[in-house]
Amino acid sequence: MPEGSPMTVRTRFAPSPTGYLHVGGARTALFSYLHARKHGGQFVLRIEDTDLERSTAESVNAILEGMTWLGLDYDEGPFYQTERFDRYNAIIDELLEKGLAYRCDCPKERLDELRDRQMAQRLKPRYDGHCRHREVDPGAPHVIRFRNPTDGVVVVNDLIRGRVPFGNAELDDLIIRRSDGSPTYNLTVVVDDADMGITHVIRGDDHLNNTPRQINILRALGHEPPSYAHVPMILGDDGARLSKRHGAVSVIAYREAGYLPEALLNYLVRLGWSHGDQEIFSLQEMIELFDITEVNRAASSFNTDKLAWLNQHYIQHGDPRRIAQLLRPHMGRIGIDPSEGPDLTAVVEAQAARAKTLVELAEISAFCYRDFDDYDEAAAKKHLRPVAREGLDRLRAAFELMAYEDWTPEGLHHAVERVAEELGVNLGKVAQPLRVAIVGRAASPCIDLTLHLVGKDATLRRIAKALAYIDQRAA
RNA sequence: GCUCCCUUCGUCUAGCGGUUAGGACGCCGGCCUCUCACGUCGGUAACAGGGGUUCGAACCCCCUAGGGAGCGCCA
Repeated sequence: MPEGSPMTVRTRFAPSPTGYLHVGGARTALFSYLHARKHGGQFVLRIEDTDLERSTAESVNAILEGMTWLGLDYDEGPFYQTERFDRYNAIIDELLEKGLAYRCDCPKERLDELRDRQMAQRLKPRYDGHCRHREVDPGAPHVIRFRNPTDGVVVVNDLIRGRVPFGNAELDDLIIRRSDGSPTYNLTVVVDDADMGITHVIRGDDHLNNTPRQINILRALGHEPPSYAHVPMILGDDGARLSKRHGAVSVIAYREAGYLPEALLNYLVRLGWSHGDQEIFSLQEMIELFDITEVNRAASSFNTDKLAWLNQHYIQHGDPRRIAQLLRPHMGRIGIDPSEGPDLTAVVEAQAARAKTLVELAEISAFCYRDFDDYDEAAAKKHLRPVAREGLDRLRAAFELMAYEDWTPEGLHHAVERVAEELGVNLGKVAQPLRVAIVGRAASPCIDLTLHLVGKDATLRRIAKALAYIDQRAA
């Protein structure tokens, strides 16, 4: 096992592979990552796959893919708990030998009945210690339970919540080995965190109630507990619990929807944490400024609008060549091969301020690569009218005379301007009909850039189509 | 039901006994302008409720209400 000196900060992200990496898990991973990086420590990835029934290889892959996409690189792992069963079993046997754990053969029916009785008495359902002092046949089916202290108080000193005391009387003897011989979560997590030298356990606050049990097991094993930080959960847009039913929760789904990893990371770090009024954080700034003890205690709701705003910020301010690379697959998805048209980087530079996602960016840029099918109804009705005919006709004549090498934004700007002057109208009077003719809708980058990107041939072709449309409409 | 956690604009948050309760997203409006967008300027909007403590509470204490988690041979 990898070891770290006692002073080295070591954090871990320990998802169970029973689903995709969702935004809540991603934020927990981010916080763990940042805490380790900030302190020059290590970040470990551990797959908690002891639930043989529900763990899948697809989930493992989805989690790894999500981590990679977000750029949350880990120093060690992924470790798989299923590969460490011998270790867990040795520990359990040791606990058994020392009398810190015991065999229990209580049948399910007895447990169910016990539980019902306790609920009826308004008590917290818990194991009554029936087998605590019984001799159970090791050869017959049984589970192993941890012998939890019956009195006293366990204190969780949480970096986020502060001091949270639990009475041992509230805890029961939990199962640490199933009847099929496999170890359970509360045992494996403790053994692994100790073996892997984890100094800071950062996880969802749904684990807060488990922590006193884990501390008890840890102490029975002769270890001192690590520091804990229980981060609040993330709620959906509507304030309800985040689940598969509430929009795209998988991190990969955000990639597919056209979000940039830096935008999602930036959004996530600000969910429950802040640094004054700062909204934009590079990963480097996050590492420098993030402090786990400053994380909010309350749950927060995921707000897609704000994520979209950040995403647009990063599309607009990121390196256009990189954005173009990321945009490529989204163009492909709508059937466009960017090599058959203007340089994609130039298109990104022209369009970046207009898109909140790469999907949008692809959609509004399609006109640069292929002719559109139909005009936007409102735009055509407003701009492709007989009064626009002469302007378009003059533009066509002017464009036809232009050499390919003069087909530049500057040259085009002058050409359009001249036509407006000849007609004695504002630039908008000729530019808007032209825009609708070229793009199919009323919105695009400035007209000269638009024409430049579309190119001379397509421009002439589309103007001809617009003239025909106007004539047909007048007839 | 029991145990634990949480509660500032619609949302994310600042605040750490004395503030006109600040910023951001969204929304609304102005400006810029060939369109849309960007940008920019301005506006809307919050301390869950009730008791204390204090000269003075968003900040400290208690209660209530509301929300959440756990109570598994799931993690």
